[in-house]
Amino acid sequence: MSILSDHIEAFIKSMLEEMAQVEMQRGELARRFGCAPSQINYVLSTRFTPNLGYYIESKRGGGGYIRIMRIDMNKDAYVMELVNEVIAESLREQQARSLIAQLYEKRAVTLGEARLMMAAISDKVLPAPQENRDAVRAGILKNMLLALANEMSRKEATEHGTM
Amino acid sequence: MSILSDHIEAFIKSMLEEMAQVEMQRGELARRFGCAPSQINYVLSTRFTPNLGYYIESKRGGGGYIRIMRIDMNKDAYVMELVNEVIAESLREQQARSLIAQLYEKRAVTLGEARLMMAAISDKVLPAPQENRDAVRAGILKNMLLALANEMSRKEATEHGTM
DNA sequence: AACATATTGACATTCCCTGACCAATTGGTA
DNA sequence: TACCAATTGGTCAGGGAATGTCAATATGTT
Repeated sequence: MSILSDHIEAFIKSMLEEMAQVEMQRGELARRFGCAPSQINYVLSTRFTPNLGYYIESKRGGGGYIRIMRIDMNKDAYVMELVNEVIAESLREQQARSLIAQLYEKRAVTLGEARLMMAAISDKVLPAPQENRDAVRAGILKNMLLALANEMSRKEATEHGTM
Repeated sequence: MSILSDHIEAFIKSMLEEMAQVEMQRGELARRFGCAPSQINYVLSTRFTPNLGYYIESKRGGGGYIRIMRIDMNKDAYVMELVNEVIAESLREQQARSLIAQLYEKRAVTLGEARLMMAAISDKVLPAPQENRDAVRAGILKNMLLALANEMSRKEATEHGTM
């Protein structure tokens, strides 16, 4: 049930684990996955954005290429940049989830902490406008506790398990 | 007797007896039972609620899915009691804080996790009624990140330090 | 009858993927 | 130099595929 974009993303990230920088041709990658070249752009623009810690250069024409660079920062700096620069006044759930996943991949948070954060920002627990603060908070905390309990109940799973 | 919902419920629960986590597609399940897809949502929202010990995630679009997780009610009895009994529909900030503090003292959560929870439920980040969901979420996440950064920046402090 | 529960269907939202068209770079040729 | 053809990547609108929401309706219970 996994999706083409996930495969492409995983492929690129596996290369980025060995090198901090990967260079390739869009068409070549598209042929490897049997998809339209623009699909590559879609993956890059949704999963390898600057906000997520990647930097991309490219060149057209003969000998053209796409270069994907992983930006490594120390954890404190990364977190502070997220707080100060990346997270705007408004943040949609999917963006938030990607950010948290990145924090986890960079080992800036533990699995348990990432789960808590996911739980706290889920649309499920956020208020219809008229609800009062206390009700909202109860929902958030319940959701966080459940996320944590769920993690504990499968503690024997893979150490660096998926989220 | 209204059978359909009961059948769907039983079907899901039978799967959950073998795995602690089940992933499926809403439309597929609806076809299997010959009902409207939204019927699945009804069953999930009435019979697989957090209070009953279930945690649900989902994703839309191509490759979308619904993931239903069962929480081990025995192992996590304390957490479930909190969710079901202690935390009412409404919870004021001070009550929430002492609850989290207790979790930490019982070593049910790490210091980092407790900080995150405190951050998520703080009055500071909860909405004035008219703000929209995204803005609320941004505030929550920022606050959690700050709590985390603050914890990291004094990593050398006492192991079981004060909150 | 009145109330609670169940079910449907229309519509909204989100994510994925493609194809047509556009832009830039290179190399060749007059 | 001027121009053209070939070769790359970029962008965007649109359609398809999946879940979410909600009001209306049907069904069951007391």
